[in-house]
Amino acid sequence: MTNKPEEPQQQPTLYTPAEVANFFRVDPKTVTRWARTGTLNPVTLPSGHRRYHASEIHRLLQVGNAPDADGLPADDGADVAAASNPRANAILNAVIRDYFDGDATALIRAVRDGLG
Amino acid sequence: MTNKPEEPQQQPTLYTPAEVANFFRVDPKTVTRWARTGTLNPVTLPSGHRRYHASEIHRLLQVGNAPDADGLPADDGADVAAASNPRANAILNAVIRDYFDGDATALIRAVRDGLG
DNA sequence: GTTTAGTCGGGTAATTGGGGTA
DNA sequence: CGTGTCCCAATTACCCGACTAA
Repeated sequence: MTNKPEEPQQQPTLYTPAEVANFFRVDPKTVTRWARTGTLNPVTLPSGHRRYHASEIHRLLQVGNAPDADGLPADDGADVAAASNPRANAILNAVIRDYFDGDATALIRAVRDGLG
Repeated sequence: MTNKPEEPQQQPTLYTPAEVANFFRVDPKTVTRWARTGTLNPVTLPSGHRRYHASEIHRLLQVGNAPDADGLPADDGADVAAASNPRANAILNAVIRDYFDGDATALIRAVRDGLG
């Protein structure tokens, strides 16, 4: 039995079509269509199945989420506070994930409205 | 499906335009106008279609003296905003106090810089 | 080798966005 | 000024059967 998924995630993370479809709230077929039309450049397995680069997915999610973004550093809200304090990263990331549906911009709005 | 790696299964829980329109009892076109005028800040798909953040929608429904739109998911795990969630608010305050010298604007800047 | 869920592939109906108008 | 409606073009969702991945 080799169904013991280890998780030393040091390789570039790859997403399955279902996972990508979940991120964008679309049908897995739509993700496949994006790959065939060149919108996405996934890794194609010898069988024809596809695996999508996490960095590419996160980059597309950001573009739609931050219209006022001048740059586009390929990264989601993971290490938002890493630049300031590495220890705050885990806490802040957990807050965003558990209380704001992973939407960092929602955290910004909440802090503004509720605390400042 | 035997087992799934303990990935950060953060589901941004996005809504389709039709779903949002149903929540507010308006025409889907109106939802689109809200997005174009800046009232809503949705995720834009590569095609131009939009998906709306559940947290943002729920927040507007609350603020605007929401009629309990039938079919509105009860928002089990993920909560809306710290302003309306004491637990998230407490965590946020702790993060701000311990990692940002009590300066909420520093947290805002950190999150914004991380986003791009 | 067997099972189970996922992902191909196409085809067709439904939804969406944009413009213009009531 | 905001909303609802009609148009069209483009995109997406759901249907099927067959194959692959774990």
